Amino acid sequence: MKISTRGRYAVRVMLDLALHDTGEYIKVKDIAKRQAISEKYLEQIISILNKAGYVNSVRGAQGGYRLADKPEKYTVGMILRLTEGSLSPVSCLDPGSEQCDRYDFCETVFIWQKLLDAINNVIDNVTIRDLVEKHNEHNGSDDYVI
Amino acid sequence: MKISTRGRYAVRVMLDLALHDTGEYIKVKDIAKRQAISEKYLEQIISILNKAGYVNSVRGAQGGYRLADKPEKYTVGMILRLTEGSLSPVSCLDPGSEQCDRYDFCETVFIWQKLLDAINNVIDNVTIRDLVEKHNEHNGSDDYVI
DNA sequence: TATTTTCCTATTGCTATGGTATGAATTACG
DNA sequence: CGTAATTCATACCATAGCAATAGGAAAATA
Repeated sequence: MKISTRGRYAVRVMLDLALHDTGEYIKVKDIAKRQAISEKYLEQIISILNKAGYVNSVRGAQGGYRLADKPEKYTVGMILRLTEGSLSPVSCLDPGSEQCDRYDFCETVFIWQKLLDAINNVIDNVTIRDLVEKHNEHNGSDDYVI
Repeated sequence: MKISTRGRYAVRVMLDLALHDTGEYIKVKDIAKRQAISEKYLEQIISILNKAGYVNSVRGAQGGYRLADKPEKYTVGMILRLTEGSLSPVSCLDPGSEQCDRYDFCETVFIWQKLLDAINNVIDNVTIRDLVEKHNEHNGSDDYVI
């Protein structure tokens, strides 16, 4: 029941981009350094965000990435579902999955459904903006260093 | 974020034992047939339940397993934690894990904490007895066949 | 043209999952 | 007492996903 680094890193990338939004494009190299994540691995992750249109990119020198929309538009749920796939605890609740043979008399599926609802309820109600604010509570809003 | 078959099968085993509790010991072979699970794999799973004292066993001919206590004593959470390990979505929230370097200024850990709380809240509030009742709603309470 | 950066794809080592397989120990029953 | 039935213990194995690493092509800037 672990969320993979892919999903967690993706959230951190989005937050990093939000925190450093000066209008200019931000390099993977800088994000990687700040977040202490392998540069090459981050490339792959941000590429997923890019293809989904969550970030915009510019190639070449002075290129980089920035958020495509405002931080409040992105929920943690969106980002995790994009990078991790469905967050349902059993595959029979995955969207587009075929029903299992036992579905009709399965006594346990309601547990997994409640679990999924509870999970979604948490992650769909936290936005990148919330994370930015959380960050600013702990630090002065301007002196972001790390 | 999937729960493995190990955990799900364990829940089903406990439910199966509850549904067929006649005071006699129930063979793995019978459970496996009813639940359509590999006999040998089921042996391994029930052995975990046995070592934890959730079921009692008798070896030899006419031996088998039965619940050690009443169905309402066993929550789905207990069973999943036993068979799956911690259900926390990130390892830094696992009991006994050492704090990660970023813990102090981690803006995301509160999400994972809320997620864990939500998950626990679901699985700790469903008992095997609830599953039995769920079953009896759908079927007559006596005519359990499958 | 040289440098910087994104973009693309292949490869790799590791671990967990979901089993199978084999056989030993124990018990009931005829 | 012997045999069949059953749990118990352990070893093995195939597959898939994770978490990178690696190498280079394409594009933009200066």
